[in-house]
Amino acid sequence: MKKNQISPSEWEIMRVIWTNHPITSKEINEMLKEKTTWEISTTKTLIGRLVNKGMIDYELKGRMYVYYPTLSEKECIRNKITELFNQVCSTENKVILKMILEDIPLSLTDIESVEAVIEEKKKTAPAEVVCECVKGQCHCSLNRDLKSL
Amino acid sequence: MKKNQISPSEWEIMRVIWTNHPITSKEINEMLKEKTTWEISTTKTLIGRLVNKGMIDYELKGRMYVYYPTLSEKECIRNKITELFNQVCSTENKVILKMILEDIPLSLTDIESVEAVIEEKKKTAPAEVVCECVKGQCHCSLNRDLKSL
DNA sequence: TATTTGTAACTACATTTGTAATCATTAATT
DNA sequence: AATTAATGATTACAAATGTAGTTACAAATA
Repeated sequence: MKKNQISPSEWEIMRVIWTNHPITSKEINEMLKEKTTWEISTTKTLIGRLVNKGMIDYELKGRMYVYYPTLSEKECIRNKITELFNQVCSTENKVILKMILEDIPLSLTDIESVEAVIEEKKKTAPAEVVCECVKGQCHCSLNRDLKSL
Repeated sequence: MKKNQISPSEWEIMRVIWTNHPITSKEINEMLKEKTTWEISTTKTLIGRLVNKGMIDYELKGRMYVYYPTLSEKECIRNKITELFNQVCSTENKVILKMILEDIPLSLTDIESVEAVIEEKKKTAPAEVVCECVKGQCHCSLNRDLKSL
């Protein structure tokens, strides 16, 4: 049933590791003091689970471990994005995207750099995005089914 | 510890309900046959949990219940989006957005409608998006901390 | 009326997650 | 060398999730 997912609490640890590796468990716990009330043992449990999941690794430095990530933050974010879009009919991609654009703050420079990517994407854009949903999980799958009769 | 979240399995049910409400548990299970191997009792458990969480409601139709959603798919997707972006430093918003643009299929028409939204967003875009991360969870929080010395 | 059947409610149980205490080992200190 | 301190490993336990069986009840039917 497992698919190497990072839980929300684990994600907090990951962020600290991505930003500060190599780093010890104590230091991780220290940094998170501002955001959580975790005991050091909690932090260690989370670290242990991340090691088990292969998300981080460690090496001995002096008498203690320093941890570092095995996957970049970008890769992990990419997984989250995929996951999100997999949960919605792909004909709705644009809806999600617009929602993001509405909700998420972006600076003018950000927007301009995004525009460049869009301009590029236009070049290879298909005329239509096809829905691949199972029948009954989106309206176009229902319509598709009707049409095929 | 609960915050009215929809689990992945529950989400499958939600999609069917959003698309086909009002709908009975049996019909839901039927539609999901194509995607899962769930027994009807599994479907019912999931439905029960969604009722408990207030995500769906039901009414008696004849001798059985028909279910309908209490929150729209859009609202729920919006929550997922918020959740995603909350897990990353807001100065990285553009990175995520670009990644989405790279990974997610969009038709030419989609892109054009997205462009319109972007154009609109430009008008009110701030010069800079500020990071609000806790120290140690992103690089700009580290820098910010140094500068404040 | 007794029986079968369809449906919701309740119960069950393994796994994952959140949270933490305790144990064991090794290094530092007295 | 004995004691103390630091750190990782092990164990613990409640809540959430995935998955499903059993029970209770109402409706249809024999």
